[in-house]
Order: sequence, then C-alpha cells, then structure tokens
Amino acid sequence: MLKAAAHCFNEKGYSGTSLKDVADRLGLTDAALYYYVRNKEELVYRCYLRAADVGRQAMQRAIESGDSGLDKIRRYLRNHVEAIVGDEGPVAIMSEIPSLETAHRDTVLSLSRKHSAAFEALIEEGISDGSVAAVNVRMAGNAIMGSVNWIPKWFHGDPAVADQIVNEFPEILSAGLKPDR
Amino acid sequence: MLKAAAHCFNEKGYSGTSLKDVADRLGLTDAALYYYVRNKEELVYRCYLRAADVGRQAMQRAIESGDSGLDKIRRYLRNHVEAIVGDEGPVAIMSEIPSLETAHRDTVLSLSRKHSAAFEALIEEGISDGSVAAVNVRMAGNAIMGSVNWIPKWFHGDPAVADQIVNEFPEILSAGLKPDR
DNA sequence: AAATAATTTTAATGCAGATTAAAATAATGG
DNA sequence: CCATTATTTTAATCTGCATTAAAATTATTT
Repeated sequence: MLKAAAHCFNEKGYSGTSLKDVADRLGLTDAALYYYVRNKEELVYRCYLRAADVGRQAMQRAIESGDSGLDKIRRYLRNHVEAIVGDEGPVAIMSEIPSLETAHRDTVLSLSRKHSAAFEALIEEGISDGSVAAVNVRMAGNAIMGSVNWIPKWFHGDPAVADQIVNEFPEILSAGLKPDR
Repeated sequence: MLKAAAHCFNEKGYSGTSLKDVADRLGLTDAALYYYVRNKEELVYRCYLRAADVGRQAMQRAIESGDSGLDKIRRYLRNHVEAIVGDEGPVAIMSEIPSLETAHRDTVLSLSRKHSAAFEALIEEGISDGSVAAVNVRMAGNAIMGSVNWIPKWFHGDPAVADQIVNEFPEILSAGLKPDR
C-alpha cells in the first residue's frame, strides 16, 4: 500500500492524489484503505516514515562496511539509489512535510534532519581523513541529497535506466568531493 | 502574483494550496485572482512558464558569455541559482506537470525537455573540448539539474544561505565533471 | 467632475473527494 | 460446519474550495 501511495504522491502530490487513485492501484475501493490507516494524512505520514527508514538503512550499511569517509559516502549513495530505483521503490519524496499534522511533522522532520546530519558527518569524516576536499559541508550535503531526492521525479521504472542510475550516480555525485584538483 | 503562488506551491503543492493561500499573501480576496487568470490551473501553468523562462535566460546568458563547455556550465549554474535564491525567486518547482491540462502540459514538457537538452549539450561540448570528463551525459544532467530543482525545498529566504548557495553550488555541482582524476 | 475602465469584494453555487457506518463477503480456527 | 475475526464494499454524509455573477470600489481619461 505504501508503494502504491508513494507512486501516486510522487506523481500528483499529496492533495493531488485521491484515496481512490491509491485504491485503484491496489484493486480496492477507497473506503477499504481506512482499514489500514486512520486517514489520508496518516498514509502520507507512513510513506514518509518508510522513506526515512530506507535512507537510514542505506546509511547504516554504508557506515558499517565503508572505510574512508569518501568510501562510505559512495556506498551510502549506491545503497540509497539502489533502493529508490529497485524493489524497495517507489519511495515517497518527502516534499510536503508542511502538510503533515504537527506531531507527525515533528517526527518526520527529526528523522530527516538526523539523516542530513549523518550524511554531513560522513563528509566531515572524509575531510578529516583526507579523502574529501575542504568543501562547505552543509552546501555539499544539500546539493547531493537534493539530487537523490529528485530521482523519483524523472525515473519511471525503466530497468535499463535504473542500472545507469545505480552505476553512475554515486560516482557523479561524489566526484565533486574529491581532493587534489 | 506568480511569486506568491510559487511560494505556496513549493510549500504545499498544487492541490494543497488554495487560492485563498495565494490571495492572502497578496492582501487580496481569492476571487480577485480570477481577474488575472482563468482558473487555478492557469496559475500553476504560468508559474511553470516563468520557471522555465528563468532557466532559459540563465542558460542563454551562459552560452553567450562562456568559453569552454565547463565554463558555460558553471556560468549557467551560477545564473540559475542566483535567480532562484535572489530577487527573481521564489521560482516554482515544476514538480506537478502531470496535473496540468493536456495542452499546458505539452508546452511545459517541451520547454523542460529543451532545457535539459541544452544542458546536456553543454556537457557534450565540454567533453569535446576536453573541459569535461567522459561522463554519462544523461545521468550527469539529471543529477545536476535535480540538485538545482530541489533548492526551493530547503532554501527559505535567508540571505546568508543564499550567498553560500550562489558561491558554492556551481563549483560543487560542476566539480564532478572535471577530467583528470 | 462626469464617464469609462480597471480592479476587488460579497455572496452564492456546485462538486470532488475525505470520511463514516452498516452491511456483505472472505478467511481462519476450533 | 459453525463461530469468530478480518477485510472489503455500498451508500450516505459532510466539507473545503474552486468557480461565478453581480455589486462595489478604485483608478483613469476626457
């Protein structure tokens, strides 16, 4: 259900998708969705929670298996885009956090900030160990994460394109961080 | 009006913003907006047209003034982000093209593809003149443009941050394109 | 200052879509 | 099989907002 919803939300936005849109993708009636979620807002909320978790897992595995900061960054990027364009996808773009009700918004914002912080920490680790140039950490983080976040806007499931994304993105996005230029 | 609308759309999405939201920002009544646009859809449409034009201008000036492919890419990026975070902003994120009515959608999609093609042409020019590495042009283009498109999601008008974006983004985003690594 | 045009508001109208309650169907366990 | 629980549907209701028409206001022109 969360994948069906993510697909719709990514395409037409939160308010732009009706529960019927989501239900249709599942071969159900809109009213049936209320068996699983209290309301529409909770549906987006859970999509966002899943999106955050997908990112968190990608990050965690990278931290566990990588060596240098740059290597961890590359691994994280590969893990994350792999999830986004692979079987885990579609993953919801967290583009309408302001539309969430307060408690949910706070939770999602907290997870989102935690993820950004973790990514920035990798950049800093890279700067410390010499694998990354002395960039503006915050800006580099925003630049790279923006690129990842935007993928669902133009990726529509073509497996050949998915391969290119997985193979090219980590390198393209991390290349700008390399020192010695 | 288009700036007020862009602000709202970027924050809450197309369907998520009511005409009253936009009107409030202008100190007007929602009904007053109908003096300027036929309906809400035309409002987004014109926001998207403006967004496309801002990008087009940034591109055009870069092509006219730059020398190598990489130089033109850098100039374009600077021009565009400068517009997005500067007085031209906020510029609407073209994230809900599917919600436009057919004719408008076709127009916007055409402009959008033209812009992507122009950017990819710069990359190819750079590869030809040796200023850019032999990257996957399509993927590099998507990666970089995604990063730019995402800016309005996290930039909220702080002038200090605007400066950082203008000064750092062009370099961060184009650094990955440099040859010889 | 009258006359005309430009803009905005007030006050409906109408509908799409979220939500709900009750009924119907399907699945599961004893 | 029966009983119970899980899932889905049907059929209303309710509401927020887009949209409209007419009236009111403001600006411009002559």
